[in-house]
Amino acid sequence: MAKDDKVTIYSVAYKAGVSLATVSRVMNHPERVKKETRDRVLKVIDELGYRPDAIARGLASRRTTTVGILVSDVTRASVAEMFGGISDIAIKYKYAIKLFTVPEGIDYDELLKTIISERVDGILQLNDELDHGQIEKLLDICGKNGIPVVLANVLYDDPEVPSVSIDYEKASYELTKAMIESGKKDIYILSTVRQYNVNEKKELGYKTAMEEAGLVPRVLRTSGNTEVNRRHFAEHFKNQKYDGAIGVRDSIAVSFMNFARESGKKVPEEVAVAGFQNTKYATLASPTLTSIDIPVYDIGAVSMRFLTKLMNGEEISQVKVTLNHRIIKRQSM
Amino acid sequence: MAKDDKVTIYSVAYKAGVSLATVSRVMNHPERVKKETRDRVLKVIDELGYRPDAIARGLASRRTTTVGILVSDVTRASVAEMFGGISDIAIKYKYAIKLFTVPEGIDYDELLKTIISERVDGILQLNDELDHGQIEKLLDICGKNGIPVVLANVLYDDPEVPSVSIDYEKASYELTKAMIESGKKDIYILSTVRQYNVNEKKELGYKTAMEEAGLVPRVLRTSGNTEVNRRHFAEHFKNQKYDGAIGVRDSIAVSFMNFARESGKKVPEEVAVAGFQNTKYATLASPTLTSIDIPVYDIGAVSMRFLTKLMNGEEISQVKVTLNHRIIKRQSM
DNA sequence: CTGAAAGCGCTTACAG
DNA sequence: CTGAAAGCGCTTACAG
Repeated sequence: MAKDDKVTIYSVAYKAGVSLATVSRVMNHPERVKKETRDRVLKVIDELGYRPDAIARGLASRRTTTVGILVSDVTRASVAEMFGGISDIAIKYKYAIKLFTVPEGIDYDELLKTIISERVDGILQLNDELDHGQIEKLLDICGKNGIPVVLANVLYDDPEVPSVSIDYEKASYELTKAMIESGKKDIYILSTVRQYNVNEKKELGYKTAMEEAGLVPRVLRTSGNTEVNRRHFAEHFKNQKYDGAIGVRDSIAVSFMNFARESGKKVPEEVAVAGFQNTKYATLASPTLTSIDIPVYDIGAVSMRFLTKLMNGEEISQVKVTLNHRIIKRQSM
Repeated sequence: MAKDDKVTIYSVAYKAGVSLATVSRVMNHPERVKKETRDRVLKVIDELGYRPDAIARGLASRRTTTVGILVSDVTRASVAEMFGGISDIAIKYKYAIKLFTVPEGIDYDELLKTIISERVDGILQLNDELDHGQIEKLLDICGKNGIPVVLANVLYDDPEVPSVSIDYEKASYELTKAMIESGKKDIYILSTVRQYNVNEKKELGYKTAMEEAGLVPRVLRTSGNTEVNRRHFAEHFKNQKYDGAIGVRDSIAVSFMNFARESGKKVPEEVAVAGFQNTKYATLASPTLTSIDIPVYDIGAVSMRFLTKLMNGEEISQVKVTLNHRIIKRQSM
């Protein structure tokens, strides 16, 4: 099959009777080519099924039309959905996606060098698992190499750094307030031992709401692992009063709810429970779990769109984008 | 900062007092370079923080050391975990990952052309959402371009096509048999309306086990959406006997279990329930859900490893790899 | 509007 | 063991 003998810009140029420069122009700056010529070339491109080699194009043009996605824990449920949003926009703007994970204990500096050498046009950093220093390093090296970065679902205070997220503190404040208004008083926040910025904000919003209502805030930091936190709950609440709990993640909230019910408490009558993220865990729980809906798909889509603008050098009106959250009321509160 | 003025193979060669060919050799065939020279070059590489440009290297060497991951629905929980396995092995073998999603209604032929033009060295196709014709097209175009493909968690009967999966039929057979042995008789399989190969295999294994025991197999095809299937269950089981159900996914099983309990049935005493995949849904359910553990991480890791062998032209001992599943017994059965 | 030529940053036979 | 040169498949000033 001669047709499959690798069709390059040369084959197209030859068959269309033009130079390769013209073929290139037809693809990249069609308006600079006379309509007749353009149509002829286009026809040949179509007949041959020609597609420019992305690698060669990347080398010559110094743009790879590829974005790098940096993420620590790919297995988190929210990451998958964020990918959905990112990918949909990436397709729309014809960007390819390169995935970089940051496993525990990886040589982070090496990883950054790899990313640079992979020549992505822009980077999306997902979630909050890197520490401040790591993010700084990322921003620094990308800055030096002229690679724009958007932080997606990362709380990073520097007002100059593009980020897309929601107001977790406010969300937590509102959720806590709603629980207080439903009549609960001994409300815990169930947070994680490992300190994430997001969870700190959630704790903050919770505390404010509790203090405003003259109640004592109580933070219990536990594991994300169901078996571990179950034991932890059993031990801690053996002789503690409680009539409400907010989990910083749905899975923690559900785990707590199971514990409370098995301890003979009625949910929501005796104990109200609520979570964050509005994942499928919330709808599969019984009773169903009230949760803060984080528009994860949108965070992905908006940050990717944001990044395309930065890569094109477009004007940016707002560097910090905050998307709306919603309380999804269900049976547990 | 002159240091950041883009360090290329030229800068290294110049500073080390060798030709760029030697620098290239130090990186790609160090054994062909005299130790002294090699060390000198290595030192300069280190000082300058040089990393070869992946794009240029890809163009010159005709190998991008990049694999493409093709997946339809990134938001599925199992995909995230498979990414974990893939990514860990990819890092180990120094491959970059390019992610290609196949949204509903995309021009599939165009997508394939894009993938080819992106010049990946190999492709991993995840999960079972493409139809037979689409897989064939993929294999065909990759074959013509000399790009190896491994199917991960896809059931595809052609014995020539590399794939890594588990024996879903056997798993389902065993699970059903175990439920029968626990004394249940009116056991349903809760499958999906949309027909996936995997789910067909699960139905098959279930049927065999039921028929062997002289019981009547009953397939109920429903939606993966919790709200929809709940209504469906309520309607269908209004006047049907049942004392057991196997969901083709944990989420369906949990949804059914909630339904059964709210209908006043005791789980597992009156109704046994089990699922597939052993996701977090299973451990968060109350009672906890018996489930078939699919080693999703391993499927990812093994197929990626498999692919590296194919890309290196290594001998393959086995084209179809079947990993082991396990029944994780919990409270629901 | 079009073409010839240089160049993107590497790798790899080919000589020596 | 090392270097000079061609080439990977494109893009992009520069002329005309």
